[in-house]
Parts: sequence; C-alpha cells; structure tokens
Amino acid sequence: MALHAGSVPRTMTVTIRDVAKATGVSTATVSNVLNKTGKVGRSTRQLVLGAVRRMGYIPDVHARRLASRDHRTLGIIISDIENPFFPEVVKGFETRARQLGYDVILSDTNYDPRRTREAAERMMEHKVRGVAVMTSEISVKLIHQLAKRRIAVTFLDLVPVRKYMSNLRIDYSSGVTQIVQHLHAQGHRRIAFVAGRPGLKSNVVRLEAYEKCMRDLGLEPGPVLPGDLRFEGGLAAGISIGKLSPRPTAVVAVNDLTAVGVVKGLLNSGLRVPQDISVTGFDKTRLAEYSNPSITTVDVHREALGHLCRSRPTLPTIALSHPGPIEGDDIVRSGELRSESSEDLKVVRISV
Amino acid sequence: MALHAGSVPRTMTVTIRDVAKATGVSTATVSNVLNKTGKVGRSTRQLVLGAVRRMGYIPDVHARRLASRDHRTLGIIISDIENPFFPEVVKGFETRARQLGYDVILSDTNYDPRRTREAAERMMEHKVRGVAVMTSEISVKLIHQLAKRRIAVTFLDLVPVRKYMSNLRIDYSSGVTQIVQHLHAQGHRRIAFVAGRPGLKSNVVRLEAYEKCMRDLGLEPGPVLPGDLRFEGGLAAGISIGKLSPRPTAVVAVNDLTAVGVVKGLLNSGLRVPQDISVTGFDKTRLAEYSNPSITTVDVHREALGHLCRSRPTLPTIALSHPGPIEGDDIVRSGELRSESSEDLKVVRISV
DNA sequence: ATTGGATGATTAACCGCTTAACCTAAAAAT
DNA sequence: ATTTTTAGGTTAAGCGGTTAATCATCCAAT
Repeated sequence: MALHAGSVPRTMTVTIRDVAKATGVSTATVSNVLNKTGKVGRSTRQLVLGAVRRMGYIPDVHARRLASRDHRTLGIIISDIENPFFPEVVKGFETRARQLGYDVILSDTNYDPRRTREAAERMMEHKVRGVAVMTSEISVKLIHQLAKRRIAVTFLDLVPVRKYMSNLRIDYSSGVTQIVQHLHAQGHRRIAFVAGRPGLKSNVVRLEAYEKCMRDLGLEPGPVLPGDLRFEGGLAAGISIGKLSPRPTAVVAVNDLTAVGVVKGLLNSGLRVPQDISVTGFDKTRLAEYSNPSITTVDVHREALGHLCRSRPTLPTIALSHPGPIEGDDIVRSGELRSESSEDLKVVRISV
Repeated sequence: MALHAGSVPRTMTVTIRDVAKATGVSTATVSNVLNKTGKVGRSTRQLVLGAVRRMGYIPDVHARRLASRDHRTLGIIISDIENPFFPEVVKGFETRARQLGYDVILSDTNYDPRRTREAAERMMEHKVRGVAVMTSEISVKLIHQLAKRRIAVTFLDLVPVRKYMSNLRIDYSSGVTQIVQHLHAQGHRRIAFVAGRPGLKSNVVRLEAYEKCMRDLGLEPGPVLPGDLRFEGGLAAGISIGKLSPRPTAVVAVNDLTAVGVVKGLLNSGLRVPQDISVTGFDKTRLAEYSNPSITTVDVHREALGHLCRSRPTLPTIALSHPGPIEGDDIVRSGELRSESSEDLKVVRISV
C-alpha cells in the first residue's frame, strides 16, 4: 500500500491551485498563462500548459466570472422555440456571439408573462452584458429594470429608446402593405387576414397595416380571423375560411407558422392552394420554403436580428418571394429593417 | 445639495452585504432568508424581504454557485437547432428542468466535432450536474471525460454504459423495419432510402435496418441516396430520384427534415406525392404534420428524451402515423424506446 | 434555582479565480 | 559603475455569496 490516505485529493475537481502546486509556480502565474496576458516566460508557460493538459484542468466559469468583473455573456429572450422563426434567430445570434467570445444564455417565455419576468431575472442574475429581447410579451418596466442595471437591451420596437437601449424597428407595416398590394396586383379582391395574439404590439401593427392598405386600395378589410401565432391557430382559421360564403381568394397570415396551418386547413377543406386560394406568411422562415406550395412571405432579416445592430445603417431589405397564385420566384424589394441605437449601445456592440 | 458624495454607492449592483447593512442584520441572515432555510424569525424575514424588494436586490448566480457547491444546472447538447426535432426536445427538457429548479445551458454543435468538443468543455466549465447529449458527433473519449468529472451523461445509444452514464436506446431498427414493412404491405416493391451522414451511428443503424428488412422481404435494397440530415440533402435526393429510370414507388428518408426535402424535390420534378410516389420520414416532428401531404414518420418519443430517464421503464412506443399512398390516420404501434441507466444515474434522476 | 433545549442570529472561513501592487534579477541606458 | 527598464513572478485582497461553528436569549422541565 504505497498510497497514503492524505495524498488523495479531497475534491474531485482540479483547481488552479492544484496546477500551481504541481508546477511549483503561483496561482497568479497559472492564471496569467490561461488568460494569455503575455506576462509569463516561455518555459514557464510550457510547464504550466503541460500540467493543465495532463491534469485535465478546466477553469470554473463561475469563479472566473465572479473574480473578473467582466462577464462575457449575452442573453436572448424568445417566445417560442418551436416557432421556426426563433431557432433561426438564435442560431445567428449565437454564432456571432461565440465568434466574439461571448457565452449565450437563452430563455424561452412561451408567450407567458410570468416566464418572461423570470427570464429577465435570469439575465440579471447572470449579469449579462446585453440581452436581445425578441418577444413582445415583455413589460416596459422590465426593460427599464434591465437598462437600469446597465444591461444593454435590444428589442423589437417596443418602447422609446433611452440609455442602454437599442431598438430594432422592423417595418411590419411596409411588409404587410407590400403583401397586400402584391395580392391586389394579382387580381385578388377579397383578402382575409389571420391575426396573432391580441395583446402583442407587433401583431396589432400588422393588422392595422392590413386594414389601412385594404382601404387605401378601395377594398373592404375582408374577414379577420383570430390566431395564436402557431400552427393550430392557422389550422383552425383555414378551416373556418373554407366555410365562408363569399370565400376570400387570398389569405394574409400573421406569420409563416400560421400560414402553414392555414394552408393545411384549406387543403383539408378540399380547396386547392394556390389555385383556389392564395396564402401568404411573414418572417421568411425556412418553413415557407419547405411548405407545399411554398408560401409568399416577408423577410424580416433574422440574420440581422441575430447579429444585432451592426452599427446603425439602414439594413438590407424585405423581400417578397414566391407569389400566391403563380409559380416561380419573384423577389420584390422594398420596405426596410431599421436599427436605432442609443449612444450607450457601444457597450454591447457585439458586431464588429 | 443635501447629497454627500460619500453616500453614492461605489458599484451599481446591490449585494447581499448592502441588504444586510440596510436592515442591520448579518449577511448570513439575509442569505438564510433568501434560501428559505427556515432559520430566520418572522419579523426579521419580513424586514429583509422588504429591503430586498425595495433595493432591487438580485443574487449573483456566479457567486451563489461558487459558494454552494450545488450547481443546479443541467446541460443539453444538440446538433442543429434548425432541425425541428431539436427544439422539440429542448422544450421538453427545459420545461422539466425548470420545474425541478434547474437551469439549463444549451449547446448547438452544428454537426461539427470541434464545436462538440467545445460544448462538452462548456459543460465542464459550468460544472453541470448532468448533460443530455442528443447528438452522435461526440467522441467516446469526451463522454468518458464528462463521466469522470461526475457529470451524469445521458446519450443516445453511443457507448456502453458505465458509471455516471445513462443510455437512451432508441430502437431505430424497429422503426425503420416497421416503415419498410408498412410500405411493403401497401404494395410497394421498389423502395429507395435517403441516408444521413455517413459517420453517424444512428444513421448507419437505420440504413442497415433498411437493407436487412428489404432482404428479409425478398426485395433488392433499392437505390440508396446520400443525404445530410437537412432539407437540402433531401431536396437533392428527391430530384435525383425523379430522374431514376425504374423509378422507386416509395422513399424512406432518414429523418423528417430530409423527407420534406425529398417531397419538395419530387414535386419540383413534376411528380405527385403520394399518388406517384410515397415518402416517409423519421422523428415525428411537427414538420411531418405541417407538410403537404403529411408524411408517414416514426415517433422517437422526444418528450421522453426531454424528460430523460423517468426511472427506467420500457418507455412508450413508436407510432407510425399517416401512411404513404393512403389518406387518413392509422397508428401502428410497435417497436420501443428503451432507457437503460447505470446505477449511478440516481445522481441525475431529474424526473420525480 | 439549575439545566437543557429550542430558536434566532452572528462570525468568519472558504468557494476558485483574477488582478493590482509589489518584488527581484538581469538587460539596457547613461 | 550606477541607474533605469523590463521581463517574469509572487503576494494577497477581493468578487458575492454560503454555511459550519458559535453564541445569546428565552422558556420549559427538573
């Protein structure tokens, strides 16, 4: 029995002290090696690095973040990860963040105000540098709380910009307007609208844009059906529409997921899409591409959302693709996704 | 100017010490109030709680985790958040974890071994209690490293179970076999297969099951086309299949996303689905439901995956829904999703 | 009156790492 | 030859919590 009980490490995890002891240097030196501060000599560095590898040392992120006041973490709050729109945003956001050496923490609110509040709290607990709020369930109060803690908040057109806030204004109106005009140009006159959740600003904006545009075109703002931003809502709406007496010839859905549901509902009602009736979506998720038939949609430039406020130019454009009753790809350019930042955003400028 | 400069707090963040000072108690007491240890008297508790609220104190998660060795955090590693399969798993996992008071950290590997290794490291840095590895890019070594650090690992049929490991065995073979037999029963004789990524075990298993089953039925293992587990691969395969001279009458795709791509490819080639050719998928994602026509798929019971090893019973079953050339819903029950756990899994038994 | 819990609160060590301040010896400058 | 830099390290004080050990009361039991 050559082993002394005393030689057994108390805790299973290797700490920076263990590495220091093993190499005969101070913990400060090990830390400096790990953080590449360039204050350590070549030979010592090799020595330490060797030990680190050999001993399987992995720094504890909590200790690290606690000690260095610099928490390189960003947060993103979304509503529903099952809506394909969000994974795409998340992917862009995460990729970019990682490139820049940031960790990302994700919170899904599931359209629930309580979970939204918890999500915001989680961001504060983690002391994230910035958070992208990609949902509109959040209260103004919560946003201000975040900002007050010097967490740079980026959101979608929710409240006026102040310190530490940055607004991504998605020009929903323009997108909807284009869709409606597009349908009008195709000869459609009875155009229905499938809405999202009543409380959500972004949805209200779309609905109003639809109504205004219809009137501007001298049309009656056709039937407006309730939805839930999900497949189910779209499905139900599609079935309802199938039963309407003067049936609409086109349906504008509040988002792609809803649109896909509408299509399904219509098909289930024995209608043909797009021969009998056209359906359009919003968001330009891949879902629109997967769908049969592909649905016309509005690109809200998720990638830009994900990459967040690349300075503050007028970002690329909304594109309408794949018209309703016609096959083929026609890209209509127009509308815009604007990015407004308050000066203090510099803090989180996570794009180059 | 009634304000003294000295009265301005140095740092913007309220710490437990500030709360203690403000209420005239010790930090230990504040901590005890916050952690509901029940060691604090009623009046003091109210006092503290009041101050906490008033001052907007939010505990720092890093400090907390560092001090209490109990890191209530779970990790989940997935391949591609844009594959609808994963958001569904994540949602289940996260919901359950939160119910149990765990935090979740998510990592997306994007089918890239390097990112997989980074993901595993991230888990170790965070000292998570357990991690669900829902991708097969991961190396055996990495899994062992995690287990060695006493991180309970749950994975999909990758390596033999040891200490701290738990295996979710998805009976892919059975699923594929059922699909093929199902198609055979429908009268299909030329059945193609669209594969996933060559290296991945789960994909190889499916391919082999397909081949074996075909032979068992006395059929030639029809054409096998390469894929990538994504829409693109399916699309390309679908187009290729459209050009085949003795054209298959059915296609078994390695997963739903691929299946959707195949359908699109076939439709683009002027074929009708399912009248001319049937397509089946795997995973039973909602995508299969959204698709037109809906595709037959195999349920791998994501929810069970998400909820992880609810003890270790033989979990519910695989269901085949919506056959190819026939409309309507017929559920074929059979096959199974098994969950094997090593004894030590108790550590992470995150279900009740 | 004395002992012995409960109950409620405090003290202070520590979690694992970073970093400002300080030290030392060798190289460069004067 | 002496002073100044500079490179390479060390010391030790935190970061913001938790928690074991300890202590002070107050009250029931002997």
